[in-house]
Amino acid sequence: MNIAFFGSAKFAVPALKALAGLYNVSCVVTQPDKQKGRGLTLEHTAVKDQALELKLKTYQPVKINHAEAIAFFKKLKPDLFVVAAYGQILSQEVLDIPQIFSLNAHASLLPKYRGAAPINWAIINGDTKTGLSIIKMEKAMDSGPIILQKEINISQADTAISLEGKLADIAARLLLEAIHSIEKRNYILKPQDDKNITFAPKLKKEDGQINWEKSAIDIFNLIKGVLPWPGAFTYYNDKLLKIYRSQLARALGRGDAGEPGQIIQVSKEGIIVETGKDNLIIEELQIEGKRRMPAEEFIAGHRISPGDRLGYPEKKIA
RNA sequence: CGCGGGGUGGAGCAGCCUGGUAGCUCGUUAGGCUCAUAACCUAAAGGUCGCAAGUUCAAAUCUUGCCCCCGCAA
Repeated sequence: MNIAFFGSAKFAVPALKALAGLYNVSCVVTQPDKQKGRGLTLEHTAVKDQALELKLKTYQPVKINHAEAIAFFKKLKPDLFVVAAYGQILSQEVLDIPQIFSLNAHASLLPKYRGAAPINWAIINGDTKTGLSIIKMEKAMDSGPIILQKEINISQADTAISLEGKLADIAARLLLEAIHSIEKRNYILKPQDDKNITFAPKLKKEDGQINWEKSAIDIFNLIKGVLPWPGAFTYYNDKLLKIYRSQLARALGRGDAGEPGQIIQVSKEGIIVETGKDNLIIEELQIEGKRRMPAEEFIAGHRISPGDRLGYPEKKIA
């Protein structure tokens, strides 16, 4: 079985590793290296790192659907394309190249959460279960018939990072299972139920901004759901304040608690903030220019006290 | 050369502009208070102020070079 693997993000790494052990992965397709980070140094994707380690051939087209890339793939004469968190949408022409078809591992219970960020949105929305789907790819994004699907529970302690890790491992297992069944021509293509389609669009920076008018539980879920990027953020003294970990508090001192976004108590457990409904304890945070730290340490060095506000910066963009 | 913040006892910070015996909150240790405590009170220990060179009577503080950490942007 001659497989071309398409992936970029960390989510795809376990799958690549698993496939490379059993099949002939003739090419690993991943996003081009980009200037990233401080000083704009050139960095490549998690999948490329893994591919290099496995000594697999890599290919990094800027535009996957261009003639040049298509010619490249045709020469490979692949049996199967396997796509996971790749980052570009494959045209029908590309999808038709492999002898059999193209497979995709998607981190949701399709047709729910089609799109780029299914894991994040499942947590942001406070879902208690999600899953992984292996589908035969069709032109419309994440729309193809389902070959395998596995459901898992989301615990209250799960963040987008921990959940991604779990689902990435499941993706690797289910892909092997799916390919195995394809080899034996023993699989069923189950069309998605069009009535239940929802979407999980790629996160934007602003999706991480905390609206303190919302309920504590919503903010709690947001904080877990937008990791590792963009991260939940607010502003304190005109400085960007990222919140990495929080906990729900039972409502305290309801009467005079204050406005949403106002700090109502500072203690060892953390910074307790009023929200639209109930209170939230900030346990781990990071202020602009500083490293990430527990709230207790932050409190030790900053004069933060009840009544201070979190929210929007005073300064306006000119 | 993308923009910016920072490296000060174990942790987080102030002091630097306007050089002159190193401070705050917390932690640690000992003692006290208390039925009791992670609470409170008292005391103590603990610092080559990132590294190097320079200016100066004198440098955490001014100048130059280097190392390291972080935010934004992507």
